[in-house]
Amino acid sequence: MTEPQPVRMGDLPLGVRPCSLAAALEVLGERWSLLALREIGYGVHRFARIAGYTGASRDMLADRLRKLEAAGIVERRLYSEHPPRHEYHLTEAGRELFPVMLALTEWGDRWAVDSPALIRRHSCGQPVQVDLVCRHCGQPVTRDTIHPELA
Amino acid sequence: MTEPQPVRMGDLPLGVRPCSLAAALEVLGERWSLLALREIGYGVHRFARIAGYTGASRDMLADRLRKLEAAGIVERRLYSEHPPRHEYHLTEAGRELFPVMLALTEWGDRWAVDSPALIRRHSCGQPVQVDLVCRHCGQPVTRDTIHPELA
DNA sequence: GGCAGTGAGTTGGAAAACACAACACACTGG
DNA sequence: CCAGTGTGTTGTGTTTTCCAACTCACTGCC
Repeated sequence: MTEPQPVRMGDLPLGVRPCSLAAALEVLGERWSLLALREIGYGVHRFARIAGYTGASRDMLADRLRKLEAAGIVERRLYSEHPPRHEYHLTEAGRELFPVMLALTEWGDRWAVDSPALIRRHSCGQPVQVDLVCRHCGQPVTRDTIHPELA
Repeated sequence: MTEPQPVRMGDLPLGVRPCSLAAALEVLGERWSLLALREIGYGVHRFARIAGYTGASRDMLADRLRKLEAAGIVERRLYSEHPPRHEYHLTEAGRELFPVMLALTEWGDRWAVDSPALIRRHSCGQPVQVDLVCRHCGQPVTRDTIHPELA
């Protein structure tokens, strides 16, 4: 039995890391994927409208939606046979992207645009600023308070 | 004076949305960018090692690091003149990507890999599971408790 | 029935991004 | 002098991406 040890990532031997971030980007990292998911999350379920709001071309969007469906992130619901027509909805995996989207959007608000076009107001009435806390102890989670271990 | 009104995003007219998520992806959405930032965040500051851990080819990595520097997300620090050699470090904008990385990694742990290769342990001793709470009221932030408003 | 309009893609060709190997260059150590 | 290292750049194909045009199966209207 080896006690799990904290690891300094930079000390590991070179080589592509087995990494959940890389795995996530494999599915989500292509252009348009996250924008399409943003729209579906906003309640825009039809192909042409998703294309319209994201700016993606039809072929790109069709490709991304196929991949997202194959990855279990969106599901297609048939709303017309002849011709077959689908609505796109988030699965649980898709809904759980909410923290990712929110984090990216908040970062973009702060660092990638002059002034945000949209404000997200929390039900408490204030504009949302998110804090990350540990589910177990309730204390803040920061770069300094988490320590990677090899599984 | 118009009172700001909650918006249903799907009701807005078609057209590419001015959106901080899209703006963030403009900078971060290219392949390798986030993986390079992951490495720099892990304390890997030299070109060849970043390439080795991410799997990016040298030319791609050189391109991404240039763009990330131009976007103010990483800074180069000269550690040798003749020949000029740089270390890559995160700026504040880069460090603030931590919630993004963490959210993506947690999502990947759960939905994109069979079993995570790495565990992140919080200083409380438990594996980290992050909750999102509102900085103002301390209550959870979820899809249902935030409401977009046009600025 | 005829004919325009719509929604959801598919196809084809130009343009851009990417991967890989080779090269350049300024060192360092033997 | 020669091999090796670190950090890129260049050159050459291959793969993606983009955009416009097309198809197909309807729906509405007159």
